[in-house]
Amino acid sequence: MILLPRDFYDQEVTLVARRLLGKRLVRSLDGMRLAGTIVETEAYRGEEDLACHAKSGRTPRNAVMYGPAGHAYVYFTYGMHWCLNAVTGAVDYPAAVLIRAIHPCEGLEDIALRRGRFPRSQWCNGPAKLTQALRIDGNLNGASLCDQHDGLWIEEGEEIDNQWVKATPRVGIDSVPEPWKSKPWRFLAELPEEQ
DNA sequence: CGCCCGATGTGCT
DNA sequence: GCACATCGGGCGT
Repeated sequence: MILLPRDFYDQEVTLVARRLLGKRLVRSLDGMRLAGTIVETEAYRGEEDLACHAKSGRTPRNAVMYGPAGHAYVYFTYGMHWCLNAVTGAVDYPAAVLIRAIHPCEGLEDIALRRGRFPRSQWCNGPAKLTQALRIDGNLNGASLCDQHDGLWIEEGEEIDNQWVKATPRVGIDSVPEPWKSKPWRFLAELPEEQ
């Protein structure tokens, strides 16, 4: 098991988003591991990116994005959903990668307590679905992803070749103006076994 | 299948 | 007030 070092996150956010594909997101609690392989991400980059939560400057909500790389930015939305991001880049430059989907592979019995009523393919195929599956909420906002202290981290995984990776515009930002609306900053791993 | 819409709380205008 | 980096149920095709 190799934890991703802080250096990994201290790079341009779209590069981090691409390189997170294939890595293993791990949640540890109650002596149990819940984990899955990251297969979909999105990059949000700076105050100039009008789809980014930092578009209007620093606020209490988005403050973690302005902090050091390798921490979790966890936010609440639509009155009921939590979403997980990994902060990237330099201090005072707000950027983060939204983790949009994983393939769950550890702790399936516990994940099924919350997701078992749906088909397995739908357990973690959305940003709020995977946080529900892995029991991630606002208590983890600001957690360090580079050690095991906070019960949430990311480990090395399989390298995913470019032939399996697609880049598309980000989703759920229809009201955002161009050019931000069309930036190809969503990265998907379309692995052979799922076709 | 696809589209539509209600749920539900918070942050910011 | 209102918009929101969403989800899941319902209904029509």
